[in-house]
Amino acid sequence: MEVAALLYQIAKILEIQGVPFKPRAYQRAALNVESLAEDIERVVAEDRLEEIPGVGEAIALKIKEYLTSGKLAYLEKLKKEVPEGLLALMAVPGLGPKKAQRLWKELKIHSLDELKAALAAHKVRDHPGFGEKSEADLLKAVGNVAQSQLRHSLFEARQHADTLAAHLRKDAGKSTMVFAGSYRRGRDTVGDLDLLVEASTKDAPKVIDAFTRYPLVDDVLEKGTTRSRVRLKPHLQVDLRVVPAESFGAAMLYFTGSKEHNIALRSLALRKGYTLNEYALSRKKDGRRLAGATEDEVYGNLGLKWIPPEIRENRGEIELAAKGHLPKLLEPSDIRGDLHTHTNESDGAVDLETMLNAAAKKGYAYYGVSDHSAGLRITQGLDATRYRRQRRAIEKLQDSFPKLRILQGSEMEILRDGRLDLDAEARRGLDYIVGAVHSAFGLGKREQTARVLKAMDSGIDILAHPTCRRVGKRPAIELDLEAVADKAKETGVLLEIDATPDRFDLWGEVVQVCRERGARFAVDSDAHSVPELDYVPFGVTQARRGWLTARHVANTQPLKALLRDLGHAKRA
DNA sequence: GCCGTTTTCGGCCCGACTGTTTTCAGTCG
Ligand SMILES: Nc1nc2c(ncn2[C@H]2C[C@H](O)[C@@H](COP(=O)(O)OP(=O)(O)OP(=O)(O)O)O2)c(=O)[nH]1
Ligand SMILES: [Mg+2]
Ligand SMILES: [Mg+2]
Ligand SMILES: [Zn+2]
Repeated sequence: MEVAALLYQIAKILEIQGVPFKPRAYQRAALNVESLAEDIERVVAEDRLEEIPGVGEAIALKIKEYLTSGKLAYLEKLKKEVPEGLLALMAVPGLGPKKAQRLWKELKIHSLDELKAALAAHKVRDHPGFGEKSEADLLKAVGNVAQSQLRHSLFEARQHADTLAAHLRKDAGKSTMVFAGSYRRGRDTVGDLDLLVEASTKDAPKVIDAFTRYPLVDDVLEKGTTRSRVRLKPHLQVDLRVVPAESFGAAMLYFTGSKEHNIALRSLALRKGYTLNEYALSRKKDGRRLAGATEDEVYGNLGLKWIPPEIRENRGEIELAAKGHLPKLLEPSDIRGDLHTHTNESDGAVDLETMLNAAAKKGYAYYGVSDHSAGLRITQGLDATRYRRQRRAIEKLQDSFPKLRILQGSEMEILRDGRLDLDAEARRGLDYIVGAVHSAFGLGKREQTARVLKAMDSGIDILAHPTCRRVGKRPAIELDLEAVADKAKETGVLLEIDATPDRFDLWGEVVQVCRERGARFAVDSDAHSVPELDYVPFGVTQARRGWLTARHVANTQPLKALLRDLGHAKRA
């Protein structure tokens, strides 16, 4: 287990046990260990553990114990105090640490099945502190535990967001609304939708009524005067918050999060003699309002530059914003071309010319077509002969696109043993090569990593969708990403941020790790049709979550500079 | 358990909603 995971586990157990303050201390240490650029072993060796924010004497000792012995007595002890069955109970929405523990101790309910049985026998209803409504709510919740924990793809969430917003505009006549939460922060998946609507206190009930009237609402979990929570038909939870205009900025901050970012901001406010909530930043001594209408104003009064939502995770962004040293994050307009696209030569929907017309409209300076190689049979991948034929077609088409340089690539199979699909001569005939794993996903970590590293040493230019995960469908392959990032730095192979929403591969968190190890990146659509070319900005969002600037991303460069990053096969 | 634009000890984010409660604890955001 990683050290960070170990610390998170301690935090969680202490939280369940109701221990005050320590959970936050472990949480903070875990977050900072997790976002450490260097190897923790090295930090230990150089006795610099306590330089990590949130790590003091006690946690440093525990990290050392774990790294030297592979075990941590403290965690072993804690784990014994919190059995698995209790954690299962707490996964039921509505059951927190207190109630779960009471069911466990007082009613001897030790599993979800036992909870179902106890509910059926009305034992819970008749227990002090519980009642009719608790029984009914738990009965509903206990059947949906797995679904309520599912995270949703960005696409699914976005469709619901759009139709819900349209409904509210019509039914409540409101126009200022923002989907906040993890959605606004650009996470690759979202646990729920968090919708913020601006309305006067007088109008708030109208908005909330319209919200709960939304036809897709399956269950109203909560309905008050400023807030409501519902569950939609395909088990997506939506949280609504309504605030007046003068608080909209403070509320955006609150509702966008992350929770850790919020807590850090509020702590900073306290240290400066202020207090921050979702209504305003105010002076502590006399309650005088300082800011609240806009985010910028709240950050400003805290002595901070405005922080982009994508990096609001309390991973050092607040300290940088205080010094005015935030990175200038990648923007969609920085992208000068797409390097991973398909046509109907392999598994794309339309021909190259159609794709090129769309790319030209985007104002791209270059466009890479990277149809699959023959090894991926189900896509009718190309062999050397067909790539040569495609090249001649490109040469003809190029005249019709004077401002758009067409590059011929190949999404080339990385075979099980790490060799590439086409021979060296065929590879030299291409402008660039996108290496990709589409087979033997089940290899163990050592073998899988060796396979990918070997390919990276064999003249590929971009490593496509490095982890091969499909959100909600297929887990990531077992890959030592740190080793891959180190290899990327050594060879100049670019790591891809594949912007297709069920891939997002790499995604923000791992982009961050790879960037810190010195890798560079390419943000590509992996489009198989014209509309999919529009995916690129989603990839940019993942890049921003990894703190990338334009200089980390090869396809922000003008053509000439880009070409120096491609063509490893020709130089080999 | 950590830490310092007031502190090396005293504080640690802050609020909405609900059920069961006779005054607020628990859960969630
Ligand atoms: N100050 C404060 N804000 C919180 C707390 N919990 C949640 N929030 C804020 C920040 C969150 O981003 C926002 C929405 O809460 P969610 O539970 O929906 O989390 P979020 O959207 O970040 O992640 P998700 O993908 O939904 O799991 O509410 C808290 O304990 N304190
Ligand atoms: Mg959320
Ligand atoms: Mg939420
Ligand atoms: Zn592809």
